[in-house]
Amino acid sequence: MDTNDSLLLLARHGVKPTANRILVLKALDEARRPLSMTELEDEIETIDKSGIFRTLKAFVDAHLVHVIEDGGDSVRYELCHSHHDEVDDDQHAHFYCQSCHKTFCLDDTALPRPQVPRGFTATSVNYLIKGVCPDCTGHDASRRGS
Amino acid sequence: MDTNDSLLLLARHGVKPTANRILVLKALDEARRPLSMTELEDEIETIDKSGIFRTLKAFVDAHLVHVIEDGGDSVRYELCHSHHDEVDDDQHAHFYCQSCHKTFCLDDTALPRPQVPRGFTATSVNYLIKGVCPDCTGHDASRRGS
DNA sequence: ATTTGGGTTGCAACTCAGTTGCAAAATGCT
DNA sequence: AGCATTTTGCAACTGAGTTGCAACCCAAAT
Repeated sequence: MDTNDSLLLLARHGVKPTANRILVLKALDEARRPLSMTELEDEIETIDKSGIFRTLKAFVDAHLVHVIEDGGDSVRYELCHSHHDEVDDDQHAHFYCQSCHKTFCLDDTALPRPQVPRGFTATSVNYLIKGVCPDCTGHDASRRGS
Repeated sequence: MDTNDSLLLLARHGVKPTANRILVLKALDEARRPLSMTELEDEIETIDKSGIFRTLKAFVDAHLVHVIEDGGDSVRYELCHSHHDEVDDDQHAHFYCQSCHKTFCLDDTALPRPQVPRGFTATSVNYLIKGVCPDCTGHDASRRGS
């Protein structure tokens, strides 16, 4: 995503494009996996954590990023790939690697339709699988770029 | 669960029965839903939070309680109803009410078997449905014991 | 019954992510 | 340029979770 794409995306969601916001947006895009606030802080050393905090909040409000909860640590933020600008419709499963503590998007794993008992109303689903990712599993078992 | 049951359960899991532990165990049992550390603190005012913390840790180590992550707030602890004393095998879905912020166990909602891409190894699943519970939905719509 | 030792407890202090107030800087509008 | 609004960095605060430590409790040994 180049700067122009960023500007466009921000505009489409009604977020004023500032230097900080473009940086955060690019970081999220380039990571290609959900990042925690702390990970973003490490990634973008030039922005104070309060700035990252407020930027993420603005993004979430504008439906530009999703909040996902992987296990334990903290929540993570990922670029919303929804086609609608107002609704988050690309819910998908996530995989949390207990070894390297990264969180992956499993776009191919269909999200089971929530089945709740009578009386309950479901509005969203969180489907998180924990385990070990290929990189951490396979250092010698399966030969894939280390 | 009376005191005797508590003593037995603790013994079965190799946890020394102390006054605090029996209190925490009973609180968890009586709540019949997963409680957070803070909720337990409120519930059992006679125990310092460090005591509750350490008690919960002991319980988790002994596979006496599960740790579950509902949205946002904090992790919750629920009595493990596994039939084995060493393995946690009663994973089930949970429902988080966004109105009253309680978490319910959906014992009847079958947990979908995790399907992960090649290379990933799944060890556990977290299936959390968010929405509104009957008590918060139905105050006038559906007549069920208020 | 007293001593001894290991586990348990309460307190206070600490950590650390997340959050907020505020004044300075940047931005946009006229 | 002048003014209003927004954004930013800093520093301080918050609150859950965690830990060190000394006091305590209970069981086994004397």
